[in-house]
Amino acid sequence: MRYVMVQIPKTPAPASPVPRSVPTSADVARLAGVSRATVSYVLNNTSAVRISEPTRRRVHEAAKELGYVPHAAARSLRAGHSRMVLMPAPTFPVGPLYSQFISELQWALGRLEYTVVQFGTVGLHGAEAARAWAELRPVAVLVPGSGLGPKDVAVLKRSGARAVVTLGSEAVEGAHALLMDHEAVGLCAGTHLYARGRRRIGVVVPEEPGLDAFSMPRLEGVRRALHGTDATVADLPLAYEEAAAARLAARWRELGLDAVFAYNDEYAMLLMRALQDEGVGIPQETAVIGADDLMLGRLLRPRLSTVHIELPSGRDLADLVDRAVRNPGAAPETHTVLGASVVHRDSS
Amino acid sequence: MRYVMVQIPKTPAPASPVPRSVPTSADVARLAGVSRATVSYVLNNTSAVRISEPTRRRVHEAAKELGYVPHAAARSLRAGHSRMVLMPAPTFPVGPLYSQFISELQWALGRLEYTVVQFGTVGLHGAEAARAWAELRPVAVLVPGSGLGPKDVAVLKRSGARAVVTLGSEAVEGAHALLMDHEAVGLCAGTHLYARGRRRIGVVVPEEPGLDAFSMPRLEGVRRALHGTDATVADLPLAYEEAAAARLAARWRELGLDAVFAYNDEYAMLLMRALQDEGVGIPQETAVIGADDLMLGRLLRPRLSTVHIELPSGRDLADLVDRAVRNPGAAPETHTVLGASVVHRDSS
DNA sequence: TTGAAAGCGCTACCAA
DNA sequence: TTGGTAGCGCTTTCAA
Repeated sequence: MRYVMVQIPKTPAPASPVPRSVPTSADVARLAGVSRATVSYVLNNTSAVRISEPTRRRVHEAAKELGYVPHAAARSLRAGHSRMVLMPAPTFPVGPLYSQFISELQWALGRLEYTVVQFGTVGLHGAEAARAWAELRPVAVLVPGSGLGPKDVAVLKRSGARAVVTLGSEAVEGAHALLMDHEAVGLCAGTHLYARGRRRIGVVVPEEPGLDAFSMPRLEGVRRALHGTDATVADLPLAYEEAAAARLAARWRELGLDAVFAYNDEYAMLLMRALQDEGVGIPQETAVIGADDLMLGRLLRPRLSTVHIELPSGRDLADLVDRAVRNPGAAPETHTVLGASVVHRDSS
Repeated sequence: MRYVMVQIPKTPAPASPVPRSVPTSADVARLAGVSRATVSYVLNNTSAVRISEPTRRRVHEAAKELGYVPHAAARSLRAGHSRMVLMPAPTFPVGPLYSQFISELQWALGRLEYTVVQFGTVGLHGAEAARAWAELRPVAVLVPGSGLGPKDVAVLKRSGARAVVTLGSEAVEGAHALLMDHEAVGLCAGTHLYARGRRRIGVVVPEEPGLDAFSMPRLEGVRRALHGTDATVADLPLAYEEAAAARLAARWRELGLDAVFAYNDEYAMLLMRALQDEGVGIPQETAVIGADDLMLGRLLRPRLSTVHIELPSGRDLADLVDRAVRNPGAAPETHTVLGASVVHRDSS
């Protein structure tokens, strides 16, 4: 059954009141009996100019009476710059880790008087997206994931962005980079499993689109951890669905794996449950480890081992942005900002 | 141990190239040897005007060579309106349900040529926030949750917003409303538990801030479901932490409850695990039901009963916005858009 | 202490 | 088919 919107009987149509046009500073000036300049001085508390108290009052009252709100576009057009920091809005469900990171970042940038805007970039890719962002003339652009080329960075900079920061696996020419070394996550997991005596290691790779930027490096990290050893690595594509997990579990024994690193705790739980239903002993028969250290994993039985990931603090990133904005001539900085460490529990 | 940003040795400073100023349409005109008007005609494909093919080419080439990108603020200032739909960025971790809803909405609005912008509203509340949004002169504003008063709606409208839509528990005067009737969720859960013979029912209420807008109505719904029956309702504040759940479970028997509705599946899992560790039989001794129908719940043992929630489709909401924008004089619509139905599994 | 006016980048009207 | 130009709302210099 599809659920559809059902209109509820409404109160008698208020026949929308006179759609007055939007008040401008000129309207305020007129009402207060002063010039637009004075209005601007008063409302912006311009310190270089002294306005008499009675005038101030009249202006404030007029503004309030009209419900005057300044026009940000006009202001930044005049000023020649804005304090908008633009990020693309995430296009896929994002975990609590990242959510909190964004919140913290917004807060920290807010304290520095920046305004964070997440721009809904839907079908746009690469150049198209960069152009759309550039039209807004943000003072800085923050781009998680890959998908931004040096060319795109150039477009953004040419259109006035004083800082472009990427958060991803690799640096992009011309942009500051926060290297989230997801390989390190895989490396941790692989090393841990090897140390626990496991030699045939599976790596779950989500089939959901948009996650490649994270899953591929994690897989690669496991490969690197085991390179040159007697252990083998098998990648296991898996959709985030019960049935898919059941199918994978059904052929588990023929895969002959003795351990699996599951991209993150959610996929780990999905697979672990399917394996348990199949009678596979965990950790005896197969060790399982996830990533992201979600609450979830602590609640499973056996408790899920995981790779704890430490994202950069929102404050640090905000400071980087601010520094870059203040000194746009400086060479791009590259930081490694992802701390990965194994939290060993009972599943491995 | 705190993880800190570590700077990596960078390639020799490229001594940032000449920071040319941002090219404008005048620059393009100059380079192409035409007027600014012609540039505008060409780049916007103005149909009311025919421009010769050679001229078009020259303009396009000039634009490309300069890396010209139009200035959105200037354009919308001139046009007197924009197609920006503004939403406040969520300030707390948001589940997959809501994430997907946002994505779908962005996509649907994108198809209608709107641009969705999530505005990082950090410490701002009510009037302040409304003012900050109004400065951007969005054509429509979408506000999840409560916290917007009729006064704020008026501010937004006076500053040109042709549609204000709230997604919350109750309608706000002057704004279109999508009533997400969270009481219905509690109602479902309460009715279900009662029908299963439970009479002393606990309701988990998250202690995390920001969730009240959802949790209170859900609690109220349970109350309503059981009003006039012989059943009792107890609210159980709970922080999303293992220890808090353990404490609650430790005094479970003295609470004497035979069922619990846990706000959502995550809190349900947290509590259920703690109860199981405490030796409380589920569902025999205590029935548990969650909400949101997350994948998670299907993986628990016993499988978690839940209240499935159907959010409005992004398309429907996008259509509502579009309708409202095209006809701002119309009376605000009020829709009920939250379908709630019990998914009965093994925990209740 | 206040006002007049220029100009940010763009589009659209009117003339050529 | 193209160009000149006014003006969107705002801030800021210069004069009064």
